[in-house]
Amino acid sequence: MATTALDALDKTFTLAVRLAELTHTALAERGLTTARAELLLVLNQRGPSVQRELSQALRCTPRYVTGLVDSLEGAQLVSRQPHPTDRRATLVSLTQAGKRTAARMATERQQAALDLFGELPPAQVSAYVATINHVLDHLAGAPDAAGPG
Amino acid sequence: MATTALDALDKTFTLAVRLAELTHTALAERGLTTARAELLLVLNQRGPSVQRELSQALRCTPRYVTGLVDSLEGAQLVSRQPHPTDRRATLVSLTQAGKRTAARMATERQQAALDLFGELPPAQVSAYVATINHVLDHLAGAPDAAGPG
DNA sequence: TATTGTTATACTCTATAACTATA
DNA sequence: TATAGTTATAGAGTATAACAATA
Repeated sequence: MATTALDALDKTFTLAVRLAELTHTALAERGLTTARAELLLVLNQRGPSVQRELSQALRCTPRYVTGLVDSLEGAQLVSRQPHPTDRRATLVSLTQAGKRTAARMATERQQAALDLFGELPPAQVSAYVATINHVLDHLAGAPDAAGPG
Repeated sequence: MATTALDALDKTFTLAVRLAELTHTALAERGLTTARAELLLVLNQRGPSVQRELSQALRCTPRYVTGLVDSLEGAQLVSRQPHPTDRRATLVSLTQAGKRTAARMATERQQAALDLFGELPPAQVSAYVATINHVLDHLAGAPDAAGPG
């Protein structure tokens, strides 16, 4: 039914905006932005990385990674070391504080997931994920299908 | 089950990012940004409006509305008229081209909704919307519940 | 000659503050 | 004195281009 499909798209946008606002403020409280937090998470997953790798993982320019690492280094969440074999490259790794921050973000994300979805019957959550997967498949297949919201 | 809740949150973020990217590029192709498109949609819903009203509707500063209206006026999608009774105020309304653009955006949004959700059984779409409503209710109740993603 | 990171520069989005005209 | 809009300015996020050191 047409009305329901439009409802679904509208609600999806509403939730997206709401989640973006909340993550933005939650991160801002500890001096982080989305890009900086993502860099921490990437380092947490991959371990020490060269800046070029980070720019590929975050899909941003190498120049921008320089700025992100500068600010995170200033906050003592990451540190730069010379690359052991390639003297052009810089190795970036989490400090102890950076590891704690990344771990805490992971914990809070888990807690938020439980707060938001934990009360629902597992079948409903599975159906929700299945619906999103369907939408994502559609978007992957026809990458220009989404109109403005 | 814990894993499923986290999956649901992750998928929600993935979809949000994907939809944001797509709307951004779709709007950029016709020289629009999210804020400019929203202004057109607000004018389409409310009819001619004073800039102060627009700044409240878009939750941005009056100064920023000036810039948005400047650019949309430059694109001949909106026009400014003197307010009939309050000579301090400016009335902003859609031009014919602006009306066409707003109408086309509405049509495309409807089409996108059908593309993305139209194939699914109505019951699944309803359950999806119900799930989002549950999450939105939770976010409204405990506005700091979402952790970083 | 190609690659890593950086300095220099610029553009977009958005905000605050000070100001003008009007109420 | 308060309100509507604008000029001036600023800051965050992100990009491109040119350049140095190294491969």
